Amino acid sequence: MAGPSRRNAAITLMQINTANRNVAMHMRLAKSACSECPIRHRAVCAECDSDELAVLEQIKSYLTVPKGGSIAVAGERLDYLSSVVSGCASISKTLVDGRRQMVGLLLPSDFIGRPGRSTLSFDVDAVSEVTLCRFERRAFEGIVKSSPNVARRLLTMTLDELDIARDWQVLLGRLTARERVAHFLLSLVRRDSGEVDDGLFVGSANLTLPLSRELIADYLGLTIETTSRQFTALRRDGLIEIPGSRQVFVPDLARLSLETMDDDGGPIA
Amino acid sequence: MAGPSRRNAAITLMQINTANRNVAMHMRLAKSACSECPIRHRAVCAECDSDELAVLEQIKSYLTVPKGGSIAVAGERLDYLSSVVSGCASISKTLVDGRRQMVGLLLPSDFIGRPGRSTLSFDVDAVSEVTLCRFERRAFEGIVKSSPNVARRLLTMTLDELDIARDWQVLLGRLTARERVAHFLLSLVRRDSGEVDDGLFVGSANLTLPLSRELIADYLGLTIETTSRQFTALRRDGLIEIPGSRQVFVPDLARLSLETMDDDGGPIA
DNA sequence: GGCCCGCCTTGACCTGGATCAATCGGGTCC
DNA sequence: GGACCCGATTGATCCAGGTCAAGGCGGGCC
Repeated sequence: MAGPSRRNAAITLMQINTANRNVAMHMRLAKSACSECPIRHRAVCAECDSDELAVLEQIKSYLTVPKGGSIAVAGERLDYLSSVVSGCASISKTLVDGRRQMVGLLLPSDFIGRPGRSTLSFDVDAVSEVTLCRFERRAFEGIVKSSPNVARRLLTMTLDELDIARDWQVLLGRLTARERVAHFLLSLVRRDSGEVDDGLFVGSANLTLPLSRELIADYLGLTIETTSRQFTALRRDGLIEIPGSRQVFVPDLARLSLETMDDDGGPIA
Repeated sequence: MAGPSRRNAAITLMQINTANRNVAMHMRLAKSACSECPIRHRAVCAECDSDELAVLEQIKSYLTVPKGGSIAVAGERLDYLSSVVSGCASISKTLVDGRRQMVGLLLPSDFIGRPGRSTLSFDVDAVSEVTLCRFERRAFEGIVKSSPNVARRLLTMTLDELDIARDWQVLLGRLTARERVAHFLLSLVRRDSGEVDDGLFVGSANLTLPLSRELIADYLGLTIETTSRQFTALRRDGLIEIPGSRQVFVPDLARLSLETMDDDGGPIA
């Protein structure tokens, strides 16, 4: 690398400010029943019994954040903890000179916030329109105390996130640009396909990318240009097809997974 | 970067095998009372009342792993969870071609293992001689269920580790070699000094590095050579003195912290 | 239709850090 | 004391990915 990117600091900051202003545009939605909730069995409430669920139901509220809007700002007070019900959000840090690194990608059922602390150390932004199921922090902390099923689920989810963050560290520290892009595409495949049978990449897959090239670059610790060139290179080598800039077809997942040096789901097992 | 390092794959693997053999050299130590334990108020047991502590005391055992020894191997069964009582251990992943990335550095009071799962996805190795306070997994999982103070403490510690991992992602994804080394030194200062008053780097500090240049390189996602050159460059610029290869004196912490682009504890706040 | 505006792609060139290869100490063993 | 070893340093060179700078392309708007 020829020094991490410092370009577009002004543009970057402008985008962030725009995002902050969008906070005012949040819309309130009517509650819907937990029993109907699409993330009922994967979110922080997954292991709740009906009593516990009733308590959560009482304190929850919904919030929709528009695409590009800010969900939380590093260092600022955050009085709600929430689950992503739909949409996609990013966790990232922007350095003072504009360099940015994404450190988390939040999809439906992922949890935002840190019980026991009122600030986060990272920015959380809506990549697409995001609907949140929110809990006022104090109330939620009480529930964590009284409901072991919520506490246990939260611990499991946090441990999973820690594993993801550490795999991501390996990607950022040691993989080449091509390996990073291949790994990114396969991680999307894994998430799409129920994220259970990881390690088995067989057949083909059609992907809709949730991120722009710029955000993919932020995710992978690369520049937009390098990211774009790697997509082109993978296409030229017949590993992927790109019918649209947000569409990727992988004709042979096993062959693509070889590009990550992995023999069972990534060099990053 | 000119492509992540792929050198020394054979040597690396040999070292790992040597480490594995060391498992057989583990020594058993007599128990000592929890009330006398140096990590009593920082480890997973920190919030236990005397009843809970008594239960833990009953199932705990000590284990000393020699320097270079293996504490856990990625993917292999691990039937004990443990706290580091003394010494220093690393969490890392080695790719099939020998590239290695450290993703965690364990110091006294840090916890090893994942309740609810019998394997880890990373290797854990003793950087120096390490003494562990171990709990058989099944028994410990029972305690987590019955003792909310242990469960809560475990959640807090895991959330802290997640923040550390994400800051580390920013370092690996976006900082220059010089910034990485400066950041590494300052993170050691912070850990040494009670790790409370972070953000305030004033005065000078004398450091004993817990890691060799090779392991520092694994930590920072660099090669040994680049790491060594950055130490030399910081010395040449008067930011540090190097009385011995494991000794670093920082005459002006504030000045060194400017090298990380940070104005209150790192660009990585 | 034609213009504009955001993305995305592509090309030419540069450079930070990797690679390859000595060399330098300090420690240990005979 | 000398030979050896192993980690650390330093030098010379290379190259992956960053930087700078044009285009290309699809979608919305008049």
